[in-house]
Amino acid sequence: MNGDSNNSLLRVRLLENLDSEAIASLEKRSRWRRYARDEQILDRDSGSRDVFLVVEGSVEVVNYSISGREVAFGHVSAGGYFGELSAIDGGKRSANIVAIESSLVLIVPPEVFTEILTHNPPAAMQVLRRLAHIIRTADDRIMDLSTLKAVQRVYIELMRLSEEDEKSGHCIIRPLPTQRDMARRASTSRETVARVLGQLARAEIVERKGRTLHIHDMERLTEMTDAQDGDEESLR
Amino acid sequence: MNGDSNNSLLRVRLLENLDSEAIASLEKRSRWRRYARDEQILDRDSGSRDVFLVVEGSVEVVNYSISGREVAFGHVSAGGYFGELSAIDGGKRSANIVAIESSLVLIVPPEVFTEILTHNPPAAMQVLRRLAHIIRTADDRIMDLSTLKAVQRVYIELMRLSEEDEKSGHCIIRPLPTQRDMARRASTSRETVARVLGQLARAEIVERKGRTLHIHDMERLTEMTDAQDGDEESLR
DNA sequence: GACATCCTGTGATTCCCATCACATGTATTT
DNA sequence: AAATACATGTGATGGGAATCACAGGATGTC
Repeated sequence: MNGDSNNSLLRVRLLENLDSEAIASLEKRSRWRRYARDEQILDRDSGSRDVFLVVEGSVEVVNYSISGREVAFGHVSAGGYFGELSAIDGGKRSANIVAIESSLVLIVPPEVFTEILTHNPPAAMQVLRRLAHIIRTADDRIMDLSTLKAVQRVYIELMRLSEEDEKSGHCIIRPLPTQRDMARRASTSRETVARVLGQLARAEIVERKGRTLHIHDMERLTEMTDAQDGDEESLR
Repeated sequence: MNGDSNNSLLRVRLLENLDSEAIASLEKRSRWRRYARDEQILDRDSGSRDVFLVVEGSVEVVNYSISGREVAFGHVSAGGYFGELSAIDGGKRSANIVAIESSLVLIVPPEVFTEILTHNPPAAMQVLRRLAHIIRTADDRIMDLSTLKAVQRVYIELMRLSEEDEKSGHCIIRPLPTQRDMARRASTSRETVARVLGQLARAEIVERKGRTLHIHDMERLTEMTDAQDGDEESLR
């Protein structure tokens, strides 16, 4: 497992500034583990403080309310890592982590992680930048939740998911997540997502073809997102 | 301004692990500035990257939606700092900062800040802990916004503001912020805050005496916060 | 290829709470 | 002390969207 995994560890962003010697030492003091699809990796409020480097696969960050409602916080794919918060401040885990496909992770003990941070300023800066990015995203989301209607949050989610298609040059979402997943991110109900999608399709702003959604009129979508409440967008 | 300010710089958490020599050098490369009450210190989306150390006074972090609605993100008082995000990742400012009282700040250029981080692992760890804390708070807030009703968010805000009174040993909020301020934090309307406060007072859970609010039945408040929707709390 | 499971579209209904609208109160200012 | 500017309490109203309820589609699995 060693030679090869060491190689793939190079691709983990946390370690991009470490020499292979440091990486080898890190690996020796950590342990490998594979998680199956849908397997829970971390429980909210649990006390462990390890940092998880995702070498293969990808995981989802989710939380549940007392009433059972799910809220999606993001996902981490190969090359990323999670679990830093507890390693940094010693607090409990702030979210649940679930593997969304079979995933291989390197579990790094907190002491090893903080040692890396204190001995490698570039690595520390890397983590700082990552946390800064998380904060910016979270703040934006708080703004959206505080000032936008559910429908507009779905628009935003669509824009967030969209990307340029290489060949056609048009905006698409592929693969289109399930409505349930989008609802989790936009903090609304699955039904609302369905209705929005239907409405946008009828207005020919988007078009669904199998598991990909084509966004024909991105501009219109943007307008509708920052439209004031009173704005009577004739969608019919 | 020097001898004394240097002294008060010691109280800024970012610098708690620096020797006085390093602090003196930092101060030399930074500049002091005083802001009046209600003066805007930073504009969202502006391009500066300085870090602001609050030595005296306190500031508020706030954002506005396109529709003009205000959302409060927190405040920073003497000993704290703000503006790190842009210094760390080079991005634009993520929020507006307003002095809520006359405040004295040391404005540290981004290069000086990052130099501190890279040369002083403890300082870097300090910032990491701070960012981790911000993320936890933000995530909690996203959960609240996604899963709770406006009324419950006001309860939470009250609990967040409350503290033990030294003498009586009871929970109080002093000084009680204006309803408008609480609404900004709970992301609801001022009227809703007023109604909640009235309702809680009638149920004798809280009592208002001038600018302090006494919370008589904190336990009840907690219950009501995680009560499922269907829960018919007889409040009359 | 049949069954179970999950996803999707759409109505009907209910209810939360933002908004509008005033009537007082309380501070600050001059 | 008058005046102006905010802060607070409460009713009435309307709209948004969560929830409930099904009827197909899709997919996967044995």
